[in-house]
Amino acid sequence: MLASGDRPYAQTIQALRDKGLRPTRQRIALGRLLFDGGNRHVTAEALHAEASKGGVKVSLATVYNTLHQFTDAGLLRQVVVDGGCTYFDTNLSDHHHFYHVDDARLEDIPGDGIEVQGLPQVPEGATLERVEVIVRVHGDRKAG
Amino acid sequence: MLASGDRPYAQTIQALRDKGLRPTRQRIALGRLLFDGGNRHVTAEALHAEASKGGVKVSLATVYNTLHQFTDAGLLRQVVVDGGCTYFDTNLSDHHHFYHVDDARLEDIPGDGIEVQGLPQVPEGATLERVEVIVRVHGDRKAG
DNA sequence: GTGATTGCAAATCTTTTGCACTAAA
DNA sequence: TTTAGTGCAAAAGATTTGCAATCAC
Repeated sequence: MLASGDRPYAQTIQALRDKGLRPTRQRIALGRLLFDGGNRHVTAEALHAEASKGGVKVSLATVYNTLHQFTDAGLLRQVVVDGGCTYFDTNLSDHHHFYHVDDARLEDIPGDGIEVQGLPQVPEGATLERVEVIVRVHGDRKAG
Repeated sequence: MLASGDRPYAQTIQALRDKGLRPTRQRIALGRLLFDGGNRHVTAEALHAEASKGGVKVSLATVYNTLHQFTDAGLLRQVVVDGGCTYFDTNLSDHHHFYHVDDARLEDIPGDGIEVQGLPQVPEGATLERVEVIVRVHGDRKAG
């Protein structure tokens, strides 16, 4: 984990350094938004809005850059469920997702009980990278 | 199926009419490209290129419109595997996909042997729409 | 200081849209 | 004719890039 409540910056800064990322004001702030608290699924747009709302001055371009740097550094995972916008997931463990079509929201499928049976061999010459299961659902949790 | 080799237009035209789509030159041509022959996965860009190469004059905007109309009519299915471009699949049966990351190519997983075990209940108030399994692979079939 | 990082605005890419023109019924 | 469909070019939305200004070391 990057940081927890009581040691505000120290852990975040260390985690960034460990990944070879210079701990700038922007990276620290975004890192804390992303990694303090539970697992999150964010878009660049949403994280930028959240940062702005929280008084963090950071440009959208930097949010994009930072999300990709974090992804390259192995701090985030990219999830594709919806053409037209990219989601970043702070949960790096092997897991799958519900995708709420109506509100374009991504949710971790709890537990790792999912198992895909009957997978054929990957095509010749190809190497398995990852199996993604996306359970598309509609209608909100607060019913509608 | 929309059309097969020997009755060039008749079946395509009929299929379009059945779906309430006026059988225009463009729709017929795109329909034949899509549905004559086996299952296909196309992007708007790629289908437009293919049409142009084949001497069919059709604008990219019309290709987009047509793909969506075909999808709404239940002749195509949309598949999301890659932000930044939309794939349309002519295979309407219940099936899943290999996604070749390196060449951004989609491939049907043959057979319907895949089964997802251990799916949790969908969140309260939500309704299951579809379970998508995407097997991401890299390295081409012709190895490399 | 020096090089990495940021911000801005412009560029890019995919997709959609408005509207005059064309074609199907 | 009458209405749906098409093409073009412009608009829109997400993301990226170039470059001067700024910050971490």
